[in-house]
Amino acid sequence: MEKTFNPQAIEQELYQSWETKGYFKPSGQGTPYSIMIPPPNVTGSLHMGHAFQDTIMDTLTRYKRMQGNNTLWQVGTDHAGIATQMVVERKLAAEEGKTRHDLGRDAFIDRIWDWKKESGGTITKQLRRLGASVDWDRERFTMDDGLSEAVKEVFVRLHKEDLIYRGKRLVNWDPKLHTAISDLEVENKDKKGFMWNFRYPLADGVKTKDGKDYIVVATTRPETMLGDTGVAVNPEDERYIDLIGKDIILPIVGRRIAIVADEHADMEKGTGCVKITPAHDFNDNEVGKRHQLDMINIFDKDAAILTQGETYSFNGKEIAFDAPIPERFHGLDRFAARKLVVSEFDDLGLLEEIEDHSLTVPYGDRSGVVIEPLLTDQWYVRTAPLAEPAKKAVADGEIQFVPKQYENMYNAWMNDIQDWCISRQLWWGHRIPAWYDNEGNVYVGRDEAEVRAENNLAADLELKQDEDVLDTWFSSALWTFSTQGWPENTDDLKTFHPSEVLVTGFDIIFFWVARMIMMTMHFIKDEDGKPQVPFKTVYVTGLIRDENGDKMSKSKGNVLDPIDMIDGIDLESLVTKRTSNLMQEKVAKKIEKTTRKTFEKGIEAHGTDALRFTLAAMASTGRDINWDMNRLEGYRNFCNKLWNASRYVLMNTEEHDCGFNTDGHTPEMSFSLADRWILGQFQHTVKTFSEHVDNYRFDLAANTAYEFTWNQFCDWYLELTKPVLFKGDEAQQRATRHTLVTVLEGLLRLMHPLMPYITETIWQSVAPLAAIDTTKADSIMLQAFPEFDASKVDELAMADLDWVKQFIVGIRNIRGEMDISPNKPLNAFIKNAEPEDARRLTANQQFLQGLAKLESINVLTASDEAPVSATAMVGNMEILIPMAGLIDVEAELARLNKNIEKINKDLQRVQGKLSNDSFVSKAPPAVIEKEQAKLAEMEAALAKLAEQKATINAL
RNA sequence: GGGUGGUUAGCUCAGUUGGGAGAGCAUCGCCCUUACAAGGCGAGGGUCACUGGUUCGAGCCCAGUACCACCCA
Repeated sequence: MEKTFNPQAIEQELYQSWETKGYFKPSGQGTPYSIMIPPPNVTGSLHMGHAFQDTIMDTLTRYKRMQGNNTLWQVGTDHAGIATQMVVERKLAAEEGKTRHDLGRDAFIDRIWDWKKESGGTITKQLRRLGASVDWDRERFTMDDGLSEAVKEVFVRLHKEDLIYRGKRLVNWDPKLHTAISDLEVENKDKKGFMWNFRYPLADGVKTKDGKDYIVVATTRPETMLGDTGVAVNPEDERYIDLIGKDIILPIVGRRIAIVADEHADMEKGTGCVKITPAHDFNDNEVGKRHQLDMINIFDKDAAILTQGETYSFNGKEIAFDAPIPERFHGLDRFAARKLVVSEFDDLGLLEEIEDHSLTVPYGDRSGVVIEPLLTDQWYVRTAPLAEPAKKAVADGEIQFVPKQYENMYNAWMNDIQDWCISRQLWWGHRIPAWYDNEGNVYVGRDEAEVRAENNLAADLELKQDEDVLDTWFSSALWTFSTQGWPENTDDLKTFHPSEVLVTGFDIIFFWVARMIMMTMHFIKDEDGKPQVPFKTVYVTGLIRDENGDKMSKSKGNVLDPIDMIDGIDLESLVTKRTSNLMQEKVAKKIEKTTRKTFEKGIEAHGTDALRFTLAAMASTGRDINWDMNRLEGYRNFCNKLWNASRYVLMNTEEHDCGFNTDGHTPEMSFSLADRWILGQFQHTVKTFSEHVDNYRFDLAANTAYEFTWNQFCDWYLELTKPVLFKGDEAQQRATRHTLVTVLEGLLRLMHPLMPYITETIWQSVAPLAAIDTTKADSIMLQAFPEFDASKVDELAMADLDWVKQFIVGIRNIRGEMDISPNKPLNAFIKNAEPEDARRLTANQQFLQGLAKLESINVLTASDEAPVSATAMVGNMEILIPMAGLIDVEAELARLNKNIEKINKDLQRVQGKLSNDSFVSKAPPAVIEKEQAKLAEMEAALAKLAEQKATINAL
């Protein structure tokens, strides 16, 4: 073995061997256990969040596989409609100067498939680097034939059940991408802006109570006034009560509009009068419906002003009335139109005031432009009926959120769920299975032939398929069952559905988790007709942020690539990577500067296992996880520690008799205290570790493994084997070798789910020593996960070794604080040894002398005169190290005083407690006894320390 | 405006039904000891955000305040 752990040398080869041998496939035996991967974008690349979640999924999968389950981790990708289309459009523009319209729909889609072929491998390669034990033969893609079939089937069935409908409604329109987006894809940002107060002249000579011939409306969007069809006042507002039902002449366009009474108008806010633009504001749209106000659309698809308003009645039916827009506005962008409207109001003397105002502005999360509410024809899923069973499943505990608090988030959203706009004006995605005749009638079916047959349409009737595609999340919502072959009732579906746990970030609980629950429960039923949940547990991870707690994003230039954590990257490459494809030169400069500062020497290679262990160790219940390179480094060191500990074990066991090759006779073995102790300690570790994994506390599981490996196995046990291996007899050596191999082999299996590569590599050398038959299963990943065995816990050995540790630490303490070299052998005297101490002393001479580097240990009888010494205590027993020539008086006095002070502080607190009557009368007896015992112990210790101090003082 | 989460050592974070404040990293001292200097041994470091309450006893339970983050309108 190399002296230092070198992950690069082992990882990829190992993965390939696992994969080609088919070890990731379900075994076909045992209780099924399945996890469906949240499909990443097919043309995307892995970020830290993926690495985090994939680590957890792989850990669970490997853990369950080793426990004998029939384990499937289903892998696949989604087509990421808008994101992918945008990438290809940009590429097309950059390389050929063309738009998708230049190519046409079919040719453009071919280009996307080309791009998918070219870049689609990135993410799967990265998954492999992480060690993901997914069954690649079952890889699925949301746009492949089977899943497209499922999408179509779901659409048609939902439509038949009246759960999908088409309607002209106000949607979030992205004027840059020219598509509707769902409200979840809208990012609301707080902005500073203005509130414009306009005078709207009253018609027919009507005057307000205070004698004005106008009322004042306030707006943050002046340009929409071109489409106003009403003004609302509160029905209880005394100021305007007489004006209800009267009209206003809308300036600039000269249209006559009505004043209506509506609760929406807030008397406290502004003037209490609100202009109503039902075609361009969600609230106004509601008001418009209540008062049957017409709607006038004034924007085209680019959110520029039309030449003529498009007019609709309140219920979305087209109606013909004239809604002219002055020519000077034609084709103006909404923001230019805003300026012009304001200046015209000013010129007309109708601009009353401009106030500063902070407002929330909706932005498209993909395009970054301001979203425009626009009247368009879209397809919707009627969510209310679907939400009921989905809510119930969570309320009844059929689906559990971990951590539990996310249930609130889910419930809050589900209780106020809106219909889901599923159509997108894109080319990349599942084309909506709906056809139109020239009369505008719409027919939904699996294909055109079915549509004709079902509706008795003449063969020569012209039909055109809907141009739009479905929201990517629509297909993702079917993921758990569409990947298993639905709508066929396949064996896979029966075996692996419902899946066990969904591992995902809280940011997509609404986008995906809730919708998946709704869709799955609607379509997948048990044999007795009971709806099946898609998964029993939703494990919600935190979001990985950068070292300053900022969200990682390309535009901030603080993104970390998990592969760079594994392989390392030099500073120049990192800077290039972070600053390429940025819109602004200025931003690039800034990113370069901070990158150079944060990663002065680039990033070192740490290996997959260290990365995985770090991610697991950070997986606590919090919502944010700040990435910390120092921790990654710490866990790389941990890998190295494990590596070297194994090296020590192998050096001392290979080519030796380890007591395993029994062939009939039992070789003589006499196990040391340390052997018995570490075996018990390991059992505890197995128990705790498994409990933590079962409870999805990967941070605690990782800590447990770390603590045992480093602080018990390496720091104590390996050191304790040295005296035996160097000086013990054959039976003792054999027993210790046996224990070394046993514990290491078990430890490797324990940690394999977290750190697959290093454990497999070492295990390959250790397994033969432990006489494990590897002919059937030549990989650690197919071995059994360690199980807790109470019979291997020797409580006396645990207590005895604890005593040994205290003894050794006592001596080390004196050395440390007195600056005595660890190499200098010391003579120790023992005072006040009780029979139990005496037994332990005799039994463990070798350990004590070896690890505390003692030349001699002499037990003093009561009559013996003790030399002037530095003292350490184990219970009531005192360990004395003679000071002569080693320790100066002042130093030992200082040390004693420090100890006395420390104990005194504790003592006072305990005394206070015990002298408090209400404590003694009300606290449980066990607690009181504990306190009393503590008090006695401290008093005894203090007495001895005082005695020591007196002795030294007397010099 | 409504809601959720957070505030514990210099940094990143654990802290189970309320009963002696923990880890890793960083810092300081000693050591190249025959697995490991990516190491060993030892040490220092905390008003558990603040105020009040419940309790014999509060980092933990309750109420309020401040600040930070996120979600929703």
